[in-house]
Amino acid sequence: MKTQIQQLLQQTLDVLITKKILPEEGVYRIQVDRTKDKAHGDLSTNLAMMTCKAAKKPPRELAQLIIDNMPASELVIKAEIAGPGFINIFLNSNILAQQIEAALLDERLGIAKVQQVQTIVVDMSSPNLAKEMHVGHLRSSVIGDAVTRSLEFLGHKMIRQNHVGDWGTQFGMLLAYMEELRAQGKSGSSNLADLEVFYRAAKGRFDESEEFATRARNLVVELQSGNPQCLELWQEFKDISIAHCQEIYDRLGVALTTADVKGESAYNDDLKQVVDDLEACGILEQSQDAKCVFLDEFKTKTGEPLPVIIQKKDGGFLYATTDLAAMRYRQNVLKADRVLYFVDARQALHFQQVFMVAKKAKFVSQQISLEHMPFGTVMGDDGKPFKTRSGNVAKLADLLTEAQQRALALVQQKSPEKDPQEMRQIADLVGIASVKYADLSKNRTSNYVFSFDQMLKFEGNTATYMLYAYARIVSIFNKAGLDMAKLEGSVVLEHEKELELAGKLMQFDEAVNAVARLGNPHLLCSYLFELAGIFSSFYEACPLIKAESETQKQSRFKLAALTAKTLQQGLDLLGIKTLERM
RNA sequence: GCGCCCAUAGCUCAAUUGGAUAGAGCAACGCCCUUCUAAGGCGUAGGUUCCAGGUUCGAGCCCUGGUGGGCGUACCA
Repeated sequence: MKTQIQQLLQQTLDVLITKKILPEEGVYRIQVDRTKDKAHGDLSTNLAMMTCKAAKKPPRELAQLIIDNMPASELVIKAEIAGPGFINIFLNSNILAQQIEAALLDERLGIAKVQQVQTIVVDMSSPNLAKEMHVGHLRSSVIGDAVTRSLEFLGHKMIRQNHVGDWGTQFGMLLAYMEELRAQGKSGSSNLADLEVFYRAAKGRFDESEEFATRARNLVVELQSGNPQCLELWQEFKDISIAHCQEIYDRLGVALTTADVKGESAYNDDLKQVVDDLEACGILEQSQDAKCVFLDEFKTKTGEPLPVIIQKKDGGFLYATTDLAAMRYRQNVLKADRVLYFVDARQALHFQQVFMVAKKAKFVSQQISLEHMPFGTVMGDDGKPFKTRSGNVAKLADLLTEAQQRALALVQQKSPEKDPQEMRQIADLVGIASVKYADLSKNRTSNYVFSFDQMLKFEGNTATYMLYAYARIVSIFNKAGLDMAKLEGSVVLEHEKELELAGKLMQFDEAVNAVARLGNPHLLCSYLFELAGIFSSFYEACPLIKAESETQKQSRFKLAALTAKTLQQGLDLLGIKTLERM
């Protein structure tokens, strides 16, 4: 709808240019907004105010010219001038009804695929394999997943890359500790069951013993230079850790598989080459015994240089090196047009730097779009980064379990008549959905407070509310004995609430496109929440089963059907499953 | 020191990236279940958008200067 009106306005501009009312050389951006107030019509444009300077006419006068020269269209019932020069557009509700029908018949609910398919690489989740996944990995996984699903739905070719940390100093630590245990005659593998405990024990040894620390560092060198024994042990760690991660992804419903794992170690063979190539193009400098790139853009005001360290003085490589190698791989092998990095906002400077280095060194083309999609920190009630009561970093697995347990308690309280197995099923889904939705519904870039009480609320912009809205519609269909796929008659929009619901339904594609463009799933959450709210309000005001006539009944059920499908599709894009009953 | 981000109702968050009267949900108060799932709906109240200037038809959003907080800033990622 919006894009069609935009096209209409573009045609109008062309007419005005031909009539020399507007100068030809101007660049005109056509902005069409949803109105907040019904009295302002359905859509409004500020076109007259934006172009009045170029036209050298008062905005209201120009607005009248725009209206007069607008080609006739069945979409528009009337257009009127308001305020300082807004043009308010009132849409034809018959067209709206037709669009509802069309969307209902379409698997994609009327959302078009993009004309220009891009190959988009998504760097997401990327946990450190030496530890268990914790709350910090939630956002990257969940937000990355939702944005990827949305882009995929729009027809882009998506390649997920789980850039796991599997090559750093921590692994030397683990290897050294494992060796120590084996030397003491203790079997190593049984101690791997709880990776977190193992990691903490190893870290403890690392911190308390200089001798141990040295051994750990040496083992990293051994590992990286290909010592078979080290490699074997390392592989063992990795396999266990990846299996842990996969369990979490499966529980979360995040569409990542072991095939998407492309860890830091995968770029090992190219790291030396990265250094050599930077050297060859003359931007690598020796500074304090390390090899660095200095970028003019990142000099401090006082002129102090800010380095991007590529190789440490001991010869070791850093994550900047690995990221550069990964960028080349993503462009040259994966053929990426865009690369999206769902990584903590605290790494913003790092990404600015490596993106620039990559372009300066011509590792990647100027066209490729490298985008850091930063997200804020998950906070506790105290306003500090989220920790458990004991002060440890919260393990993601435990968090999910707690959410499911709390959800179970609520289900038992709310619908005690259900059998225990169904309760469990509902609770498991609601628990996971609540955690994910709480994360997705907040603005990506800001920090947010993690609160079970908040996310498991039935009221407000929560997963439960959304799931309930869907389940309720399904239930109405069951009660009425109607099939969503077999509705007769045509949609007629009469009641104010019917019009409102229909209008909202047709905004689904704007929401999905906004998520894809900006990488902000909360825009889709807000949309679905508003949709569910409007539906509830419609449901209250417009009887479905007890409609006045059969035609009205069919029409209203069609609206309900499209609402259910939209909720389901929307939640699916967010990576959240729906329930038929709750 | 320098850089980046943030500050919106008592609380948790929005505001279509410069649009019209700043919106939701909690919490508070008042209604609506013998009638389609009340995990719902309707309504009331709640604001100097941290402060001070500036840009323009129009600023929560952009610019300048403050205040308060978070983060980053040479060999972790």
